[in-house]
Amino acid sequence: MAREDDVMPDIADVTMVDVLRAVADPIRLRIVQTLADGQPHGKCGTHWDFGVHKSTMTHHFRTLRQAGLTRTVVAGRTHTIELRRDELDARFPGLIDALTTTEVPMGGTAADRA
Amino acid sequence: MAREDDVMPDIADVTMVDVLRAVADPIRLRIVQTLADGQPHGKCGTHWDFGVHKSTMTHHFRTLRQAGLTRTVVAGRTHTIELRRDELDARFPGLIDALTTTEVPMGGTAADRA
DNA sequence: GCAATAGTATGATGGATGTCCAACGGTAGG
DNA sequence: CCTACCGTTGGACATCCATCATACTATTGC
Repeated sequence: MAREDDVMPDIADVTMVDVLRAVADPIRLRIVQTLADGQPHGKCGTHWDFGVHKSTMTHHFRTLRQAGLTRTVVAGRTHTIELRRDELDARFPGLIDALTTTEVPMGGTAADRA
Repeated sequence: MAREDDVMPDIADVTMVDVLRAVADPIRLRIVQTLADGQPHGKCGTHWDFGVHKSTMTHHFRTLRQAGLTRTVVAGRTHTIELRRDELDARFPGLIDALTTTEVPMGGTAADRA
């Protein structure tokens, strides 16, 4: 039976602000960048070591799913999460690419280069 | 004399999360999308009619500037704002393009198409 | 100088948000 | 069945944030 947790919005109802608010968080952006490999990833605490509480991760996963970014697949005791890549690319062309392109480090602050 | 207000961060110190947090707001996203025409726009209340208070617009403009997205040029009594396009494109390739690509309307909600 | 205009500064406020903690609910294995 | 594991739920809490209203500064023009 489909639990309340597994529902996700239709991609057409997702606005750009919804997506941006979802990824405007260090942890959630990292999750999306990791999910960009196309593979499903578990929600297990071993995979995502951000130093936050277990329930905090649940909160972030729910935020991503409600924003239309991810899909959750329940397989017994373990849950896997994956990016809704095709739908997102069709709705917001180039956005996921831009978000998951690894940011240029540039080493240090501007003061260091002055 | 350079007022405190005119300072903006070095582009290298701007993180992706900074940018995303800045545009994760309906009004500020609209501002960025409008600024994407490359032209400088005034901060005057006539140009931006979002139905919010004058000081609220000041808050949004400051947020965008502090996030490294915009540059403010003071010309006497009027201030003009413009997108730091080249720097942003170099630091976050494709991001501004993706943000300013007009979102597909798709008319109505998912329920309407069912 | 004085009034009008453009924009900022400051303070208050209600709502959203990230975090933790404790308790709960399925699932797998003995 | 009972325990361990994976993940969620609900509450509590502190912080951030968007907004407004008022007061203030700076510039232009009479």
